[in-house]
Amino acid sequence: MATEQDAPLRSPHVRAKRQRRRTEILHAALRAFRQRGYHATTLDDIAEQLGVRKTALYHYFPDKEAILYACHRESLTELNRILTGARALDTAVERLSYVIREHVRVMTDTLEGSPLAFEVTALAPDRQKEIIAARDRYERALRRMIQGGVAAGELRPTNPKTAVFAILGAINWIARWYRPDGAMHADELGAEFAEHLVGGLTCQ
Amino acid sequence: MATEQDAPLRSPHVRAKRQRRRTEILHAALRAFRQRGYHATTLDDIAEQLGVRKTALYHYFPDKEAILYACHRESLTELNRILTGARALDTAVERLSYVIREHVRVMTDTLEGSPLAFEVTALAPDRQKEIIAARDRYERALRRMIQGGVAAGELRPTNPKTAVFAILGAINWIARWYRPDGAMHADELGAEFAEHLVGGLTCQ
DNA sequence: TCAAACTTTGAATCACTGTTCAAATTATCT
DNA sequence: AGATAATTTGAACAGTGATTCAAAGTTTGA
Repeated sequence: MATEQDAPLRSPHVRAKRQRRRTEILHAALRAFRQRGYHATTLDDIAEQLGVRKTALYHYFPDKEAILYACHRESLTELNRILTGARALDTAVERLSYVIREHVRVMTDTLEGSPLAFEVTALAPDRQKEIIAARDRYERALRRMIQGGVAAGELRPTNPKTAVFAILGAINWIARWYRPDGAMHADELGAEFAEHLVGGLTCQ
Repeated sequence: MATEQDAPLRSPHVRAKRQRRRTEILHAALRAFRQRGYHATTLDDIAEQLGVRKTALYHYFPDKEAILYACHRESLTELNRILTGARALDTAVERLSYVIREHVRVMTDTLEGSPLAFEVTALAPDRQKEIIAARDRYERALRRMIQGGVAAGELRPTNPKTAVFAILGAINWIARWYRPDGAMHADELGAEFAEHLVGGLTCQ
C-alpha cells in the first residue's frame, strides 16, 4: 500500500517513467484477464509478458485486486469518452450506432480488453460498489438514448432495459471469442454489430 | 475416478437415488459457476448449498473439473434439444425466434446456468476439444438458419458469423445479470430478445 | 563519478483449496 | 434385526499462488 501514495517522487521524468510502466502492467493484465479471466490469471502470467518476476509488480500495485480495479477504472474512462462523443450526434439511431461501434473498437483495439466484462465480484465491497455504480450510469445513459429514440418516433416501442442488456451482452461477449489475429477485422465487426443491434429497434 | 465406472450398483432404486444426487450436485454447481465463475467457486461453495461437506462430492465426481465437464455436457444436450425443436418450424424467422426464446429459457429456468458461458479453458485438452466441437456445431446450425433465411429472401444479407456471435453473446450474458427473484420475468425476456435480435436481421 | 533514489530479485511465508483416506454414519434388503 | 452396501465425515496432505522483505542491481542527477 505504501507504494501508491508515497511522498512526491524526485523528478517528473522519473514519475513519468513509473507511470508508463504502470500502464504496461495494466495492459498486460487486461490482455490476460480478458483471455483467461481474473481468477485463472496468475501474477506470474502478467509478469511473464513483461519479462519480469512477479514481485516486481508490487512496486506498482499493492496487490492483484488493485490491478483489476485499475483495469476497471481505465475501461470506464474509455466508456465515458464514448458517451461524450455520442451526445454530439443528432439522432438516436446515430448515437446508438456510434456507441456500439466505439465500444466494439475499445473491446478489440484500444484496451484489448472488455470494460464491463471483468469480474466485478473479485473486488472489495467499496470498489465493487463504485464500479457497479459507474457501469449502471453507462447502462442508464444507453437506456435514455433508446427512450429518446422511441419518443422521437425513430425507434419502435421497446423495453429499454432488455434492449440494453442485449446490446451490451453481444459486445461484452466479444472478449470471449475475438482474437486480434483472427479473420474478422475490428472495424467491420463494429459496423455489423451496429447494424444488427440497432436494426432490431428501428421502426419498420 | 473409481466412483464413476464402478461395478453395477445393487438395485435400480439405489442407482436412481445416486443419479438424483448427482443431478442435485450438478445444479448447485451450475448455479455457483454461473454467479462466480468456475475458478472463483470452491467445492465448499457447492457442498454448502447441499448442506454437506465437500468431501462428499468425491463420491459422485472424481474431481472439480469433472463437475464442470458434466455441466457442459448437460447444457449441450439441452441445446441440441432446442435445435431439434426448431427444425420442425417452417420459416427461418420462426426457427431463429424459437431458438432464442428457448435458449433464454434454458438460461433462466431449466438449468439456471449458461450452456456456453462456462469457462471451457479449465477443462483438460480432450474434453475441451469435445465441448468446443459441440459448441461449434451449435453455432454452425444457427449460421445455416440465417443463411437459409437470406437465401429464401426472408432475411436481408448479413454476415452470419457476426450475427450469430451477437445473438449468442446477448444470450450468454444473461448469466451475468439475471437473478431469478429480479423484476424481469423469464418468458418476456425471451420474447423481447427474439424480437430485438431477429428484428435486426429481417428485411425492412 | 558517486551517492541517493528507484527498481527488480530470490527466498521465505502464508492462506487457501483441491484431494486422499480411513473411520463413522446411514440406508438397503432379506 | 442384522449383514452388507452406500454415503458422509474429519483430519491430514499437497500444490498453487499471493504476499512480504531484505538484499542486489540499475538509473538518475549533481
